[in-house]
Amino acid sequence: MPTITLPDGKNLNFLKEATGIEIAGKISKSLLKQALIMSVDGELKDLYFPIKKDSSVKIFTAKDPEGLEVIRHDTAHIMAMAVQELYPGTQVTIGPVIENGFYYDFARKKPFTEDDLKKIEKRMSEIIDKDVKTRREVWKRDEAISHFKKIGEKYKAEILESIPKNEELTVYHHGDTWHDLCRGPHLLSSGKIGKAFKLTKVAGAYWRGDSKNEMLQRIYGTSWASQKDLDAYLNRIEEAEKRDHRKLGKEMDLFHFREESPGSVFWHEKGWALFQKLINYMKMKQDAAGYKEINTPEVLDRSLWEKSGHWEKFGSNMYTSTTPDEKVFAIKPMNCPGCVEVFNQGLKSYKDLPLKMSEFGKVHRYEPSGALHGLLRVRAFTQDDAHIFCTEDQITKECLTVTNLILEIYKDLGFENVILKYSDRPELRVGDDSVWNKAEAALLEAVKATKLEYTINKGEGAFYGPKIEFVLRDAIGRDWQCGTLQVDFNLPGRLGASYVDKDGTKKVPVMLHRALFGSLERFIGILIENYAGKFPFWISPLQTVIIPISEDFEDYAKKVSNKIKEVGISCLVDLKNHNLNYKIREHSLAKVPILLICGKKEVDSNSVTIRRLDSDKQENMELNKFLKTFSALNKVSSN
RNA sequence: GCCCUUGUAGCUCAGCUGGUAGAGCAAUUGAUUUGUAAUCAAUAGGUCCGCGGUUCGAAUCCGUGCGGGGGCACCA
Repeated sequence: MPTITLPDGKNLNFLKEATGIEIAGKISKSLLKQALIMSVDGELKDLYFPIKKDSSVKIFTAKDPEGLEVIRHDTAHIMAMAVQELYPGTQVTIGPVIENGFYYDFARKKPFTEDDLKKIEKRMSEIIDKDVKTRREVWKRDEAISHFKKIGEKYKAEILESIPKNEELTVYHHGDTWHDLCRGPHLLSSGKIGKAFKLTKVAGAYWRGDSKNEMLQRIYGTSWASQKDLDAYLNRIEEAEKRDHRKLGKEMDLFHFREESPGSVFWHEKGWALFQKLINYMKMKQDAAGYKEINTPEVLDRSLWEKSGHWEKFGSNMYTSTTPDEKVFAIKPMNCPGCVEVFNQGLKSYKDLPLKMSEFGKVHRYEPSGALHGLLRVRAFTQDDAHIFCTEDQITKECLTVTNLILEIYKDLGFENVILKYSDRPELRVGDDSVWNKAEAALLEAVKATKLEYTINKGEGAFYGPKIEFVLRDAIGRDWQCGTLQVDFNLPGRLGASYVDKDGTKKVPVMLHRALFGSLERFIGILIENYAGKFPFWISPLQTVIIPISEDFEDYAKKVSNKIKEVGISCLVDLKNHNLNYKIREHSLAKVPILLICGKKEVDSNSVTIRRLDSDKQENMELNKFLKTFSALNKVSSN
């Protein structure tokens, strides 16, 4: 006689046992129709699961995240079923739900093509129309293994062998012809999935995510509660594509890439202007925060990299060069060793600490070709790097100071949402465990002191120390990893850095590595996507364009332009033989924030007529007032 | 690096089953002198990514290399 407690506190009584179907039916007809899955005392179960004891039960529909997740999971199963029907001999492996959809990895000699996706979609649709029933079975381990081996599913058998012995093994049947080893739960029948799904892409993926293993064929799909949701999702993707920095970079004439140097940026005038603005801004912030800017060589002798440990731990990513006299140099992949060499010049006292040295260093890393991605992943980039030499006691405070600076600059650039990722010791590392213990504890303390949301990433630290990464969330909710702060107890010692302490003895300083934008290249890519190319006035690479109404007003336009440039605002006079409408369209598409129209009216009143990007309002302003207003706006973070 | 996919004018793209290339925009020139998102006309512009092969003949088919895109792995 189980009593079922519903979320609203109501109780339902059943004679023998209750299923979700019966419970939903007692609540309402419409719920029975919409019910997809239920939770019994917090645990998700199939709707036909018999409840024998008193429990609290919640029924989920497609409106709940739980319901949507099951829809996606079932879509993945039906896809696998369709694939195995269409392509006999294909083995199934795993098929999880992911953000916005699902994938399923298959083992098949002949890879799937985009055309196959349409055929698979069609077959899925047919299976959904047939509304085949789902059935759950509990299997014995040995039977399951030998069964899957027998039917040629060697990956499933391998998965089975890795499942802990005490775990119950379940197999789900969809109709009479197809089944899969699966934890479940699942929908009652394939018809419950609906038709709001789409297979989106094919890709290779390594078995168990390990590049030493064979490559499987992965099919990605997305699945939603309604066609409307699916359309909205596809629309969101399209909107994100419009912001693609590679596309906008080309359209806005900011930079380009070419075959001769994959992964290295050719900056055009406007892109470089943007780059310089960010650097100047950062210099201003760092000067105020007590950093000393230095610069070190890009090419350094192999012996230094051997001493620093980079040669051994990072060598496969380094560009090297052999000179005509057979000396081996490496192009720096990091700025730190050079910075330590600067620290080592002259005797340092404890009074000099913490010593903050910044460097806008250009580094080169030979990234795998498949990793390259526009400005976001390049082989040559400029770091807004700095190294802070300090004592162990100063670590936590310095980490906090760095964090505050980071949050300030992110805010100035329009990013308010920041989360932290803390990473501890990796397998491949230098230094004793006792040293790592100290470094990790100090950094974690700083993380906690920020009071920001953070995640812990086991084993993902740098080879020389633990690190924090700063992740910012952009205008359309995507996360980007930018800044980093790393504690290093190793490098200063390796490169012989020391300071004289109060008691007159020499001690090895601790070194903090930090970069706030991370890579200027990458950060600009993120800025472009965040603003969809429509930068705030102060960082816009071309801030104003003057459009004279006709040739008669060229002189006035040039005069205005000179005055604008004098106050440090970039300005272009468009003297081309095109009409006003044409020029407004062209410069609006180029995302110039301010267009200034000059004709008879403006000459007579010594003024300009302003047209702001994305507004068709006309705003007349006396020239001197314009200069005053906009040079104020041109100051950092005034927008 | 691995799997799939892709590479035609400055840009966006067309070119069916092989017969040495086309459009729009941009550019140049001329006309027009324009008051808030494309004025008209003419002209010029291409080793069809590179290298091999098949063929009487290759942008098109095959092989290979390089680059781009989507994933996987990598991201110290």
